[in-house]
Amino acid sequence: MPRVVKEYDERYAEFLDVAQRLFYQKGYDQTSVQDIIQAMGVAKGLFYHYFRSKADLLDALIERMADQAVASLQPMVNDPTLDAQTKLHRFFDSTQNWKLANKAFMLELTRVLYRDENTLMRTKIARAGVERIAPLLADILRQGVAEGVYDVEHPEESAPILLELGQSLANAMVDVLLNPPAAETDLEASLATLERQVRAHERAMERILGAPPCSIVMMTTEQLRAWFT
Amino acid sequence: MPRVVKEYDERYAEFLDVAQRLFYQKGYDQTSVQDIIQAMGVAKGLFYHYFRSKADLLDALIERMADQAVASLQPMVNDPTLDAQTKLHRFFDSTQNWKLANKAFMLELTRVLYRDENTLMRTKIARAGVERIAPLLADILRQGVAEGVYDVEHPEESAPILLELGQSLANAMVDVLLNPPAAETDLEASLATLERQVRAHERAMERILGAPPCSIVMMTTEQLRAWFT
DNA sequence: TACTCATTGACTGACCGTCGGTCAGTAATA
DNA sequence: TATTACTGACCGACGGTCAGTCAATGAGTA
Repeated sequence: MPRVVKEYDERYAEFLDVAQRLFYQKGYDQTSVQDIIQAMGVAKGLFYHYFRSKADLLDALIERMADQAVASLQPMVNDPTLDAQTKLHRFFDSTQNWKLANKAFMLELTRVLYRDENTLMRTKIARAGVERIAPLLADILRQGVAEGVYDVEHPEESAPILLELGQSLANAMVDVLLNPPAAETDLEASLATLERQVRAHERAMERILGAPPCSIVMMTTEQLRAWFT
Repeated sequence: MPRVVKEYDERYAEFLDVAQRLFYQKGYDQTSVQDIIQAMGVAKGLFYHYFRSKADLLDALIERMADQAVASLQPMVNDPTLDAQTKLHRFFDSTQNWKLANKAFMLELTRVLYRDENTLMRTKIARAGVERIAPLLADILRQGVAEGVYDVEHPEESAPILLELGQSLANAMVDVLLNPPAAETDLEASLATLERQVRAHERAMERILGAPPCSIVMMTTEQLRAWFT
């Protein structure tokens, strides 16, 4: 194998890029170190020159993903011209619409991530998401309390609760999405159940925030049905 | 190796018993099929005569654990002499006290289960717990609505939300429990944060239930501090 | 300025132990 | 005799190790 020398940072990023692509395609467990170095055209030892273990690479990758997520939300949260309710609404709506716009990719990714063997990667992503995004959400909550539209005693501690509520709803969606009922009538029944779950989550969130009923829309009926067409 | 023939059910239960003991001691990934058959004094092939894979054994084991958990809660939930508030209080208090009574074992088990390599097992246990126990909790919620002490629009869909809220609090506890601050002052700070998290979860739960503030106690200050002495 | 030469660190690839899983065959039971 | 609980040698793949290669860098010297 020809020897190609690169700078540390460039090589490091290359490992993360290739690993991310392969992990998204095949999952963490199903991607061997052999697969990664083969895709890069380098030798095994080089991998362990940059990472102490395969798990170490996963941690580094998720750290980078979390950084990117925070960076994409930060401007909106800091925008002084928006009120808290608008920010919270965008919080849900923009990510929801982005996912729907990339529906095919998201479905494929979900199918991979929700396999048993990828539980570690899925859990790490979820946890990093909550940990890093909670402070941003807490800012929105505090703003809402100051504006008098929310009533939350512990914004800092309530933010992660709300985010986990959101992930709980996402999990319920994925359950149906990955095991779609065969018959038409069964699908309608599942959609009705899902709709009730969405509403239950919305009511829960409103009450935690001290916001009036039906003031929060995490997902519209149209957005929900759009996933199943 | 001497050949010992047993009946199917007996051997099957023996596999589950030995696997549970080893998984609790060393974790799922760190327990090899070799470890299990060695502890039983049987050959490799026998394992695959009873289970299609190692993952299959884990599923069977967790199924059995969930059955036992439901069976231990069922009588209390069905007791017609108890009101809903009493049932919900026992729901938390009895499990909390049982865990504290078996503190040493629970700490050891937690240290194992919360290792990265055991994420699959931990997640499966949590998920099976929510799925199987949610119907029981939903019964309590419906009873509470009938008694006029709770105000929940969707009891069936709210039950899993409350259970996940409980697990979210448990995770926060474990975070501190497994990474105890070195200095005395740091520990006090962590305990204060933890206390706020407990209160935030209690307030969230009360509001979801439509119950008055401070009517729910998931964990007393004494119970919380008891974990750190 | 041109030439050494030691040091650094990116890089190679053969090798290792362990793992989950297979399968052809054996012995006990009904 | 048919069934089935059971054995154990064997397999390929995996994560990880390590002794050694080689290109670039820069300080010391003529």
